Amino acid sequence: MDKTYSPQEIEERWYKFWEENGYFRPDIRNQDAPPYCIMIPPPNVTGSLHMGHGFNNTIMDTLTRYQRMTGRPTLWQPGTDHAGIATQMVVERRLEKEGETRHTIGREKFIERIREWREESGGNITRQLRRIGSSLDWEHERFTMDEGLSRTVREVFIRLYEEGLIYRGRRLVNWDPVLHTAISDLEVISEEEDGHMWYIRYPLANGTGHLVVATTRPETMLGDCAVAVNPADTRFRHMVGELLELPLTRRKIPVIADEHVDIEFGTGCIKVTPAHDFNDYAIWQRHRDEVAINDQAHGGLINIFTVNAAIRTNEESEKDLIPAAYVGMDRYQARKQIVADLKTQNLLEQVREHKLMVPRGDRSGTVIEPLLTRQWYVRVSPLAEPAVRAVEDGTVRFVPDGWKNTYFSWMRDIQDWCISRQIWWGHRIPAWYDKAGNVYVGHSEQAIRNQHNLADNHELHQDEDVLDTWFSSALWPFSTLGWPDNTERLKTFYPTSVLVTGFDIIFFWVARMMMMGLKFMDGKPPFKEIYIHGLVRDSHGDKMAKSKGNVLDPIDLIDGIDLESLVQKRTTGMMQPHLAKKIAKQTRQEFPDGIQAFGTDALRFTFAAMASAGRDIKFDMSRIEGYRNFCNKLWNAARYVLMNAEGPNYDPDSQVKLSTADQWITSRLQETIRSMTDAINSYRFDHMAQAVYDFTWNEYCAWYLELSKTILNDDTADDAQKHGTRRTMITTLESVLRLAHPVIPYITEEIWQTIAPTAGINGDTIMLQRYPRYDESLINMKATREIQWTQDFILGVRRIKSEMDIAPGKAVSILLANTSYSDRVRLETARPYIKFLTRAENISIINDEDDVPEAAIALVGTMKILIPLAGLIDKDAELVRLQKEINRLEDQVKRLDGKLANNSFLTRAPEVIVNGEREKLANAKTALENLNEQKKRIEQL
RNA sequence: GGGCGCUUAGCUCAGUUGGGAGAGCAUCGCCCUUACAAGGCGAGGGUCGCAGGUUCGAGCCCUGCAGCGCCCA
Repeated sequence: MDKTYSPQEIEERWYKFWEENGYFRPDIRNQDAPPYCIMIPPPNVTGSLHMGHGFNNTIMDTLTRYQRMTGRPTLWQPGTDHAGIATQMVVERRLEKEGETRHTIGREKFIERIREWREESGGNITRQLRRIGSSLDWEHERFTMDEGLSRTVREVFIRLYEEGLIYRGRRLVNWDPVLHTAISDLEVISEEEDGHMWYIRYPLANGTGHLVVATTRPETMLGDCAVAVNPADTRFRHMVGELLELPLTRRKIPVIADEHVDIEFGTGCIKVTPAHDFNDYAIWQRHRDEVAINDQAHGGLINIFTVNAAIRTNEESEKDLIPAAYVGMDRYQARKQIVADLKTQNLLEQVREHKLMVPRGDRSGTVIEPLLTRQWYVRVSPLAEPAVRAVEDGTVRFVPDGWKNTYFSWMRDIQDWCISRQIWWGHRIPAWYDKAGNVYVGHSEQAIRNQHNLADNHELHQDEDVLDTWFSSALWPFSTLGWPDNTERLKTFYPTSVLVTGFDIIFFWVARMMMMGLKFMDGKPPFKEIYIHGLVRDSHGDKMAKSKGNVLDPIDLIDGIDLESLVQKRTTGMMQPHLAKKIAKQTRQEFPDGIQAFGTDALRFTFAAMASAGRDIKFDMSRIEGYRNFCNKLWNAARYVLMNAEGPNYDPDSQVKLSTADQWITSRLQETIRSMTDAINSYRFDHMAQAVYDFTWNEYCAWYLELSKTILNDDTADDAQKHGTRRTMITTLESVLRLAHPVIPYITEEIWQTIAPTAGINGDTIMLQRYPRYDESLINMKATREIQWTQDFILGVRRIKSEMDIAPGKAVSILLANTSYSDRVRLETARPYIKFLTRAENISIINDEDDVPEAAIALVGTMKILIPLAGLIDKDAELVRLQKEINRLEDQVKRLDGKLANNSFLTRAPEVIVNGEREKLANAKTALENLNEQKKRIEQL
């Protein structure tokens, strides 16, 4: 093995090996073990891997590798999502550079261009998933636009339509005026922004005065159908039923009474624009039967915008419903003009600065307009009900449990889901229309003709729209397994075991998969557990964003990147190029030497270690550095083991004699196995990482391997002892590799391949070895206590040496006083270890301390370790050291004394606790006595 | 406005059914000791956000308050 661990030399080699040998394929030979399955949340087919993916996939791979090693038939299903709007936007941007638009080249050509783009960039994300070690079953990779999945989408659409759960309706939707499509509530991000509140006078038609309405969107007044006041509002109650003259138009609109009007807000009078505001639409629905509303154009539901959110032209029958002066103006231009005109006519009472919630499309960033359109909807409440019940009754479990409340609160007041999108990239809605306005839903035009006996000359045209991407994603847990065919994979792996995802996706995806799974899989949910993890943020807790210049690319952490390339990467392709300078500066400051190549395993270990139950995962470079060091530690431990275990001296079948250290580390290994298994079964990857880190570094390397040197270098030790040490050293390491493999697959495979033959294990890969199992018979408390005693002894000596400024390598003599029988017994087994690790010349038991005039002291229980320092002792230093310890003990004695003097403690606390405290007190008192004695002695020097 | 979460060492975080707080990183000494300087040995550092309550005993349970954050309206 090389002296230094270099991840880049091993990783790609092993991944190839695994994939080529089909190790990712589920092994269904073991019929007794329950199958295990995770569905990847399909990333955007043309996207690239970000830290969130890295984190999420590390967790899934860890689970998958672990379960596979327990012998269960294990499937981690890979695939990608067509990401309708996002992908279409990218391709449209590329077309733009060629001076084209999707409309100039037409639908067919455009789809072709998208497919080309997918060919070009589509392998990117899956390549990156491979880089981070994901053991996905690539042979069955799926894509939401594959024919198989498209068939599932159509099938589901048709069945829901036939059941009346999909319908077409005309209502207000969130309209994106840039992308020209409806989007769902979830794709609208409302944030507070600075704006204005305009106070506008609406004169009474009878000339007796006016009402003032306050609005943040004055341009919408062109579509007003009423002004509403609260019926309880004494200021305006008498005006209900009066007519107002709608400024800038020649229309008259009524004052109506509606209880939902907030008396306190604004002026207490609100303009009602039902075709452009969700709340107003609701008001209109309550009043549309009133004559004064009904008499208005379009029954009061007056649309004023085009799909670009510009003021539309009038239809012939409408005459001048929309004032000609504004026709064709963009919404903001119209706003400016209207405000100016109102001012001119002295109808603008005032303008105030106002903070308001502005809805923006999450893709386009433009302000969303509520717009009246005809769309396809899923009737959600009949689907939501079983989805809620499955979580309530525990069929499906959230981890951590608290997230179910988020799920419930959303599911219980869920709106019908608008599933049609006015874009071209996606599953085309399987609905056809004829000239008579009939709607036919079916698999294809031909199928519909057959089914409905339509003649070939009966003209049909397919709906132009496509389905929301989440519609097909919702079917992912069963579409990927072959539904509607009843395949082996479907039977074996549905319902899947767990969904692993971030909390931001509960509404988008979890809820929808639940509804569709329960609906189409005979009431069986898509997964049994839902593990919700936090979101990866930068070291300050800020969201990683291109515009902030704080994005880390997981691949850069693996391969490393020089500063210039990093700066380049962070400052190109920016939406706001003016930020480039600042970001470049910030990057140079934060990464003066670029980023080192830490390797995949270090990155994965970091993700695992950070996967605590919190919401934010702050990614700090110092963490990954620390875990890279851990990998290096493991690497070097393996080198040491190989150096000592190989060669003619070692024979796995030879007679062995196990030392206390051997028994101890084996016992500790069992406890580690148990901690790790418990941790992963409860989704505590942080605990899992902690357990393997602590065992490997602080017990196996720091103590066991050091202790092993005693025996391996001891000429008087017999072969059986040496064999015992070698075997334990190797088997423990081999177990650690298997324990850690799910988290750090590459380094463990690399070392395992070298070490397995030495350990007498046959196997092609660590991936398919059994995960270590806890063996209670190997727990050895006696050995544990003995080693604990040995460690305390050695630590005591080291402390004296360090604090007395004695070079660690300098030989010392050790005297032991006040020894008990068990101290003397333990010393006999521990003596070689202690001599070796403390560089002790000799260790002798004395009966009379008075013969040791100048010595430093350490305590192991009641036993005193004395190190004579004739002429070397720094009297003051030793006194300071003693006093510190005395103070600490005095505090402890005081506290325990008080506690044990408390009668209610003695009577009410459990006996074990009371006895424990008594013992502590006794120990502290003895120690205190010893130290005080020593202090006196030193003072007399 | 409604709901949820967080507050523990300089930083990032653990802390099991309540029995006087831990880790990693950082800091400070001393060591290139034959697996590892990406290392070894040792040390310092916390009124567990604040105020009450329950309890023999509270970082942990209850109430209130403050600060920060997220979601929904």
